[in-house]
Amino acid sequence: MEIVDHDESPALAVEVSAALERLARVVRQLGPPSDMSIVAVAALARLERTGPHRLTDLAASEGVTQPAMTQMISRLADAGLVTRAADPADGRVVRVHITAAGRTTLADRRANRARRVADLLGALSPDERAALGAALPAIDAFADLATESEQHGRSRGSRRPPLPATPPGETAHH
Amino acid sequence: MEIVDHDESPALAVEVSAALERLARVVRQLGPPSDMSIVAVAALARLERTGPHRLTDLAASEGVTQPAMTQMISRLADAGLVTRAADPADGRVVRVHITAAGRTTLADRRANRARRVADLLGALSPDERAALGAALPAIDAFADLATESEQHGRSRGSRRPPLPATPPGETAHH
DNA sequence: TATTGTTATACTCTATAACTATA
DNA sequence: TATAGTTATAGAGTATAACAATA
Repeated sequence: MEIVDHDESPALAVEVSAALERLARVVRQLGPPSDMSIVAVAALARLERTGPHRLTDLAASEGVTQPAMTQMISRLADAGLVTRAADPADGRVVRVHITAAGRTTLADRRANRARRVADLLGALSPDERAALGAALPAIDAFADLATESEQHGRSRGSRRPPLPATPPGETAHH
Repeated sequence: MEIVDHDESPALAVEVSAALERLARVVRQLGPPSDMSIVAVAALARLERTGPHRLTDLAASEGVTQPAMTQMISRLADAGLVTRAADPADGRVVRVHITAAGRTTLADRRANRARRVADLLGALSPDERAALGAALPAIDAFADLATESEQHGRSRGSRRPPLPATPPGETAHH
C-alpha cells in the first residue's frame, strides 16, 4: 500500500466533487435535448481518434456493459454513423468502424457545443478565463486518472498510459 | 446587443468543451451504478439548501419537464427521501419537502464521492491541485452562467442572481 | 381561460441473465 | 471450457400530449 497524502486536500475534494455535479448539468444542457448520449459520443470519438475497435473494447473503454454497447452501436449503425465488419481472423469478433457521416456528425456537434461554450466563456472575466485555461491540464489529468482507476483497478504508475497507436485487437492481423 | 468578445478564446472554448465531455464520464463513474440520477441529486440538494419547493419550480430549476419532475419526485418519495404536502393557500400546488432520510442520503453520497475525488486529487501534482483550486471560482461562475442562460434566455446582467432566500412560490402566502 | 400537477404513451439508455457462435 | 456478441427482460429516466383540478 503506497503512502499517498489523502488528507492533504479534503476541502478541495469536497469542492471539486460539488463542482463536478454542477458541471454535469451544464454538459447535459449544452446540447439539444435529442442529442446523442455521452457514451455514444465518446465511443464515436474514440473510433475517430484511434481507428476501428472491437465491441468489447468499446464497452470497457466507455465503462458500460457489453450488451449496452451492442445496442448503442446498433443505434449508431442505424443512424449510419458506424458500420460493423467481421474480423477475418476471428469469426466471433465484430469490428466497428466510423463512417464519413459519423465524422461529420461529430465535427458538427463539436462546433455547436464549442460555440455555446465560447458564449459562456465570453461572459467570464479575463482572470476567470485565464484560471480555466491554466487548469485544463490538471482537469485532463484528473479525468485520465478517473478513467484509468476505473479500468484497471487503480494502477498508480504512469498517468496517461495513452491509447495504443494501434487499437487493441488490431495487432494480430495478417 | 452588447459587444462581447466572442472570438477571443475559440481555442479555449474547444478545449473546455472537450474537457466537459470527459468530465461527464468521471461524474458518471464516481458513483455506484445504482446511484441516484444527477437530476434527482440536484433536486434533493436544492430542497436541502433552500427549503420546500413547488414541483414546477424544481422542474424549471433542474432543467427538466414538469412530468419528468413529477415522476422523479414520486420515486424519491417512494424511497422516503422527500414528502409531498398540500399548499393550504392554493389547492393546485404541491410542496415538496426533504426528509431526514433525504438529508442523510445526501450527506452519505457527498462523503462517498468526495472520498473518491480526494483519492484522485492525491495522485495529482501539487501544481495541478493548485491550478484546480484556483479555477474553482471560474468553474462555478461558468456553471452559473450556463444554468442562467438556460432558464431566462441569456440575461447578461448580474451573474449569480442567486436563488432567492425564500424559495419561489413562498412569497405570496398569507 | 390559465395554471398546477398527473396520467398515458413512447423512446433512449442501462443492467443482468440467458443464449448462440466461434475458438 | 472460455470468449465475443446478441437477445430477452426489466427498470430508470426523459419527452410530448392529453387530462383533472383549482384559480
